[in-house]
Amino acid sequence: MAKATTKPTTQATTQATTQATAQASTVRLPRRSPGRPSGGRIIADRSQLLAAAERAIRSIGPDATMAAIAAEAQVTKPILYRGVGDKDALVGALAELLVDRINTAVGAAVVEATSPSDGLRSFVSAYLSVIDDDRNLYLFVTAGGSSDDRVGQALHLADRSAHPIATLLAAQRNADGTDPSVALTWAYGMIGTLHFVTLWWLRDGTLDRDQLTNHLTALLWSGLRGDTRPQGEAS
Amino acid sequence: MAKATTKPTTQATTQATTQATAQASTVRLPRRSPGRPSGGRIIADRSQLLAAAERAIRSIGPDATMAAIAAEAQVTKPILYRGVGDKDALVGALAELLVDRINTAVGAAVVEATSPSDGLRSFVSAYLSVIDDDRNLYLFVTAGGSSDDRVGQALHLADRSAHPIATLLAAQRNADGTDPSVALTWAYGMIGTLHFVTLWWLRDGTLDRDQLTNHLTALLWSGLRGDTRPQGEAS
DNA sequence: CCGACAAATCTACCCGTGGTAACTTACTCC
DNA sequence: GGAGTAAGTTACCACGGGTAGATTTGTCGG
Repeated sequence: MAKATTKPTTQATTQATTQATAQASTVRLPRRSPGRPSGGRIIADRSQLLAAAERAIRSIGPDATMAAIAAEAQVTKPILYRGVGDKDALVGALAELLVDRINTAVGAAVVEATSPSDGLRSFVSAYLSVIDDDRNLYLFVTAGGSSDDRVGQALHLADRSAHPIATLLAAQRNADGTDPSVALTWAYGMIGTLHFVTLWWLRDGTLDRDQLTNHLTALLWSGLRGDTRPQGEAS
Repeated sequence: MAKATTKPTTQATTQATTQATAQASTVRLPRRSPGRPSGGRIIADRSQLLAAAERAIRSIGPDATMAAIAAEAQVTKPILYRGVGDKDALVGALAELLVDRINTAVGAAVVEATSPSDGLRSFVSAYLSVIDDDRNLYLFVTAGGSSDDRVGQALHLADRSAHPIATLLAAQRNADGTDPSVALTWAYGMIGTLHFVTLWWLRDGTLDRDQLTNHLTALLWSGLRGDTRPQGEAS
């Protein structure tokens, strides 16, 4: 099957699988018989399903199937599909969750920075830290799409973080008197940089995280303080 | 099915589908009967298969299936699988092809540049031009993987272009006396920038190509002439 | 108190896709 | 002429996303 899978790096927060024997298709639940359940509706709100999805992905890897996720949630597939939409919707929801997590970490790290460049370094460091802990989730979100809308899949995470970044960037450039129209493009560019470098690092991991942080910080730093237009014309 | 598909932008070089009625699974070939063919081996060398794959992808879209590609090549699936390996190998081969194409275009554009920054602009412009023409192929290569090795899939193109770029970059930084150890990281970063911005542009296409070229050139320009280490420490 | 309808769930299935085993035919060499 | 081999095609498998239909329980009117 997969290849990356577990490899317990730091493994924060949510502990691994409850138990659930997530054997994909051959679901082995308490085997409730079909039909309307005895005690009211089943207890599966969206948040629980998402948490279960995260648990499953964390333990199985980015190739976790919908069936496996349902099993981890102690629920059958139709319930899962009723709770979150299809797989794309699930990816979207998890992307949201991951972006929130990154934002939190990044925000916390940045406020206690002493200088702008130090702030950027904290940003990068916090970002890498979250990804390193949630690597399977990260891979699921960035490459887990089911088939069509290939473009949208790859951009799920990016879309959710590009606009805030672009806003910041535009504000800063407005203040500097430099052309702010590049903001959105540059935001996607920055995210692309982080994403690709991170992927490469997750796979080949030749640098340690400190080195990587330094390199990335240097690159983004010099990129961000871009001195307006290099050659001659504007947008 | 897909969503992006054709949209004939400029459509260079290879003309569209021969005809082939590429109906995916229900193959409708001249219906050669099974068994060893009458006149020697079948004529399907790797390069022809790759060309057929490109044709199929170009006309069907990035969701072209192996069966459809085989049909376009006037060949049955096992022949296709014998010629190229599995789908990952096909993606790899096409990635190589696309990288060559980009390199050619980029090289041609860059030599007639008058200044470094103009060279960079030519680089970006040529890159975008190739992608714009071969968008389906590009999407197939960057997101067409079959399932496992999600990381490798996304990096297929990147791996094939990062090292050359890194070499150039390291040489230049050595000449400048700036730290060359960042080269590989920065190379992946640049590619990530190009990739993500391109994806975003292919999907949302709000800027015209000239604007996008300007923005990207400005970003890469300021990023590349990075003044070594911004804060204090080295790698 | 009973029967019909509605609600909620699970099972079993469908479909498409990557990949291959098994069957079929033609050639070749003794 | 027949056994063995080379070359291809068909039919199939496995598996993952997604859903229709069977199945049971609760509810409400008569």
